[in-house]
Amino acid sequence: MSSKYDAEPSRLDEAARAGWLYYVAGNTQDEIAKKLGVSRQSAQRLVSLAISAKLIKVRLDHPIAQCMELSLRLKDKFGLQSCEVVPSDPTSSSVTLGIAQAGAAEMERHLKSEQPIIMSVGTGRTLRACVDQLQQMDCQKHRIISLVGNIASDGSASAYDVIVRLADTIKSPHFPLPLPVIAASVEEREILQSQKFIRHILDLAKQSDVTFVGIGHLEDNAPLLEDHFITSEERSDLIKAGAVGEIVGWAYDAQGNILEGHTNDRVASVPIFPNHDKPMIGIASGIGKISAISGALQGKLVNSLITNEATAEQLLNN
Amino acid sequence: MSSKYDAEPSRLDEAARAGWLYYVAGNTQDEIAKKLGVSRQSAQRLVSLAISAKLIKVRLDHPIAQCMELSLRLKDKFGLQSCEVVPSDPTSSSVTLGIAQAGAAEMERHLKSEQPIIMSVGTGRTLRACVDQLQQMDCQKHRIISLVGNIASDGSASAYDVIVRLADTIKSPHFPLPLPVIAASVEEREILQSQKFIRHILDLAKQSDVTFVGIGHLEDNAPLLEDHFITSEERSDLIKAGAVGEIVGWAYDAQGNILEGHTNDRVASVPIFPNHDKPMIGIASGIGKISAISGALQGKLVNSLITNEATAEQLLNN
DNA sequence: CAATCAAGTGAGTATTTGCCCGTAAATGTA
DNA sequence: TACATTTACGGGCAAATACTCACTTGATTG
Repeated sequence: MSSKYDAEPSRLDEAARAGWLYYVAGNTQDEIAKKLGVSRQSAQRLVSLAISAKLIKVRLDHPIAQCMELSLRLKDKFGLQSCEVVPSDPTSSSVTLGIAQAGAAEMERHLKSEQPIIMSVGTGRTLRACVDQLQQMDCQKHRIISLVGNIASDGSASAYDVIVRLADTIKSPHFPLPLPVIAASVEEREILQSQKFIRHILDLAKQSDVTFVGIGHLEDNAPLLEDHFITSEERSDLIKAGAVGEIVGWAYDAQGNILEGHTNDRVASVPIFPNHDKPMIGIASGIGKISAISGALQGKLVNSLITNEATAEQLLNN
Repeated sequence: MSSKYDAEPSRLDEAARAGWLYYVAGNTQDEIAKKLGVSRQSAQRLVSLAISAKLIKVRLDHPIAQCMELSLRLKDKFGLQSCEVVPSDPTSSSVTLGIAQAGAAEMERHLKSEQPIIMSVGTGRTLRACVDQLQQMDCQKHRIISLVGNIASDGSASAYDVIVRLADTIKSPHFPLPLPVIAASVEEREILQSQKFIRHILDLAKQSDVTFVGIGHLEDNAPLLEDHFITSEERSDLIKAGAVGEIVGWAYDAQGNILEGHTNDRVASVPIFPNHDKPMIGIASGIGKISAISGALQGKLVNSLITNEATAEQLLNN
């Protein structure tokens, strides 16, 4: 009987008890103090000791937990401002909002700003899917800039007319870039870009408060190739020069360095530079894009990423 | 239907996210609000939703000296294989507080086994609370058997559908016992139990590698009575015959001898026998259950016990 | 189509918690 | 013993958190 009382409880024992009363039983520190016969401050110290001694284990039992974990690790590994990982597998009961929904949500977050903002966007299937998920809004005070030309090689407007659709949905003044993605020659690019209203657009783009871009790969079925912005030979040349991906047409290598020469001499898109302080958000997923995404992250061509679980895991394994 | 899979989980997803940021990443609610783009109040609501939806599971990982002491003495006094005593909160009205987490931890310990196992479970509030604390796992190789019928007297499925919920959480093949807890007559029990697939389940149960049962008392508010498995008269008869408790419906006396006759002639649950070599774990606490628990321990109907401090002390004073 | 109702939101407020810091007790040192 | 150093305690206060209440919104229903 007495043995029950003479076992002098160690400090950790008390901490465990305090932690238990706090986290499991839901007591306040005042109540714990009373029960353990110490001051509230001591109770607080015991509780925080229980945490720092890892006596208390918290688990989140939800598919999202895995995504949050991946997101944190990606942020850490690549020094990202922010990173969103969405579940890849829609079989769980979780609402697996895909990349598109996540991207749309992020866009809306910025568009809800009271202050007028300038938002720039690239193009591509992924961004188009995001824009399709946007809800109708009234954003007349904001301005939307396209980073990339909307004229295809045959003169028609681009297949993924991201900016027009976007402006349509949110009712914003918008500035498409009436240029080809890649000019026919260095000189043509010079001439086109020297037009006054184009310069104005390029200038606006530089002031962007937030930028959304897709990330393109350069495999056999590269978006640039499929949309006939570059030829098969040009792609081969880029690959030989070490290119692994492209953002709004600018090809870069595995370290994220934008290549000199090749098609990059003729890209008419707004220039992109590493190390922005404003959010520069890449939206991309898929095993085929791993090296492209990895390059963009390493070169800090984007400082934020929206991707999915499977892709995130691959990126961390690289 | 679709709304259930789209809208509702999205709120839970957000709650999970908020809970993760709060408990795992240590953010303040202000920071969470900023990251999720909601007001601080909403963030607070999400965090508390994560708790009330049982997304957040907290456990204490430390043998508190006093509980260890009690546990040792109980093991010694009743010859138990194992015994876990969790701290009590003297002011809390919840009976399952802490017990549930400890029970869940014990279940997980067995479920993590590499070898395929057969686990049998009883029913009741306590076991249900344990199962609610289990984390999601993938235990397709194990099999889960119910020791007790899940058909209430009115034909509906049991209120504490322990086995279904359990199988749902750990994704195991499971075998509910589609029988009443207590048959209308001896003959009915014979007929029901002679069905081939029932025999198969009973046979599986005998091979259990580990068994978890609650312990019911037979006071005025006996679980068997409240759930209308027995009548008030039947209870009185049992009491007169010396019954102090029941496990999966089998009533026993203060020495843990299973009674002959009375409702026991009609109990359709899997038979339980003393002196198992496999773990037979009783989970129970509460002053009202002292004699029931004490009887079960003395008759060695269970060889392991999970209870709380207050109950443990009472058991030792008996 | 209006009435009703459940669910969610933001503002305001009370409570709880984290932490700084001065003091006191305990421990170590000459 | 005297003194230095460490450790723990508790008061006080700002920050963080929980709760209440009135209001909005959107769905349902008669």
